[in-house]
Amino acid sequence: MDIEQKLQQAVADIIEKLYASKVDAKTIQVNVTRKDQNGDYTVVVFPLLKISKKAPDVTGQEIGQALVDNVDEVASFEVIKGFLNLTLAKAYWANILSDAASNDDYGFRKADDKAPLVMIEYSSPNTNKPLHLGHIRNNLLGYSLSRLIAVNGNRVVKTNIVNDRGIHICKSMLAWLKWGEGCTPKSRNQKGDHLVGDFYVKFDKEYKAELKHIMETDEEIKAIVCETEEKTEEARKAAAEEKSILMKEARQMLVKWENEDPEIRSLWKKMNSWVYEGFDETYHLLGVDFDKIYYESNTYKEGKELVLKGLDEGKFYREEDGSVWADLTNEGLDKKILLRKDGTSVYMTQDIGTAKLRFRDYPIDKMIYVVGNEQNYHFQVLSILLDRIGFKWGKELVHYSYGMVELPEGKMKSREGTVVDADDLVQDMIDTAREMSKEQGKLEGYTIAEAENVFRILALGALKYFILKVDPKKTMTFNPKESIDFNGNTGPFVQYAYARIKSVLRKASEAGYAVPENPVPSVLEDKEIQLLRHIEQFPVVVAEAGKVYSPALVANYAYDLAKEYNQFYHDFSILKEENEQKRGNRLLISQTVAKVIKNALWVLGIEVPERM
RNA sequence: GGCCCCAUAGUUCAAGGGAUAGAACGGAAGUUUCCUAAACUUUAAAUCCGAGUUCGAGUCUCGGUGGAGCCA
Repeated sequence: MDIEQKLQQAVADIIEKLYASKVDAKTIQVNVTRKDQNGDYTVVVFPLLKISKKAPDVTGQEIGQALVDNVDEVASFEVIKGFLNLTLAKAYWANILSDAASNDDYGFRKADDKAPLVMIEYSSPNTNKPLHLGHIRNNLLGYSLSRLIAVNGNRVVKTNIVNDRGIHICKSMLAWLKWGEGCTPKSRNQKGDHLVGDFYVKFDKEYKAELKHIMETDEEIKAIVCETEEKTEEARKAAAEEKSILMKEARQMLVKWENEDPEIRSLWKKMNSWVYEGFDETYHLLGVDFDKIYYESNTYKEGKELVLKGLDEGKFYREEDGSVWADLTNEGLDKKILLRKDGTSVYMTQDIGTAKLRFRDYPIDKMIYVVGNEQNYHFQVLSILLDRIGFKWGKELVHYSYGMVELPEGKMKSREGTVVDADDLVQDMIDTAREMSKEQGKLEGYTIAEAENVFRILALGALKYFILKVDPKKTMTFNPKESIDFNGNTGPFVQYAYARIKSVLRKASEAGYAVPENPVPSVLEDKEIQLLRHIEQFPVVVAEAGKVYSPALVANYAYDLAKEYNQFYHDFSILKEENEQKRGNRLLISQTVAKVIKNALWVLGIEVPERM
């Protein structure tokens, strides 16, 4: 039982004794005391006035006195404006410190074999383009979430679904065949995902040129006239699309692919393997990984089967043109297409198939999809469909929805051609870190490899922290320059605080000062207890963050702690302290703060440098 | 047209229905016998509008306004 619950129970008991009225301990409001007030925990007395039938001050006094008398941990109290502020005994804080200091996994709850199994899907790339800034938010959130859920006592399977089939892949293949001249990532000295992405763009460019040409030369199309100019343009474009040879060839290729034409399949495999090599490099750079990867080329047929089975059972219906639909109007939603008139599957169908395979492969208790909020509707529908097909977990699936990432210069949307490439962005960040460090003249005496590793840690720490500190559901603005600043609410600031503590501990060790195993309670000072209050909150924050799936909570916590420590260190000079007991306490607190920072950043997937 | 999300200092972000709405960057003023000045101190500055629920609303409800997204 933690102290909060203990206080709740104690207050409930006191109320029963004083006012002869039973209250549920859980309804007693116990908060961490505001920073600007004296005390550690605060009982809100307003809700209790109906029971005590006395003024707030009087009620607070009575309960406060009883707490001091009956609860060992409560040393003193103070009632201010209806808030009962409790100050805990130094011995209590000394215990907290001892516990935290002796436990390397402080704040984490380990999972055993029987713990719930949670599957997290994230990343979900298309094989026709490289990862971009939006994927970065996705990957970082997914990876951090997996750790957050793991340290809350769950088993986790990280999974990735690769969209490796469909017309878009055929476009890349076609372009490569037509204009690639047999080039490879090696021959072009280019990452495979970028190469394939370039050919996708090439197709689009040629296609647009073709449409323009058709619209300018085709007499039939020129004859189309609608009531407004806009509509005319639209109709002509649609007609031109029908006449496009390029698009026709791409469609033919897709049919060949579905019919498992050996030549097309082998080209598809070759180009996809280039892409995967490129992705792996990016994932490695970002420091994310997966336990199991699914490919839509393997799952779409399963989905089709399930849909057709549902059709037989009357759960779906067929339109006159042969397409298959789900009617969701009684759920307050629309009708949703599941199979096109040519029998090909849509995303929804594939997701149904993927879900089936996953639950066949793992005894999953919970499924979390990390996917952008533009797909909110999709997952609403998926949940209902899975439920309707008869998967009981369908209703409980979690769509971990996050907002778009924008840049200070403006929106990043692929159709405007301002996509920020993930690899380029990370490389820029590393370059910036290197330049800044050189300017500051730091890292002297490091080998090049050691220094480069620090630059990488800093650059990724900056990127990860900046993105993860924001509430996922909100649209956010990523500012690369700000993110890598050593001042402010940034990753490097927190990393730097850690490195400084390490530096202090090294100096202490050089001076022959040992870090004690346990603190001396009697010489704990107010400022130190303030830090211990932060340390005490870490397990609470991690648990709460796990409950609401919020790496942001952990990120902001880490920053607060680092900042608090900086202030602490400025008020006290640890190494110059003459009193051995006080110095011991401070060294132990410093060491523990470093550990808590490290653990918090670990949850976020951020590394810490021992020196920087 | 229907559905969903968002709205807090100049800017980027915080705030489990609780006290005087916190930080950071930027602005203004300062601090160097002590740690890595990549630090610290002080200061000015905000809840989109209007109702409602509540002892108490940035937070919950309803109605506007503005922005983003999805479905046709």
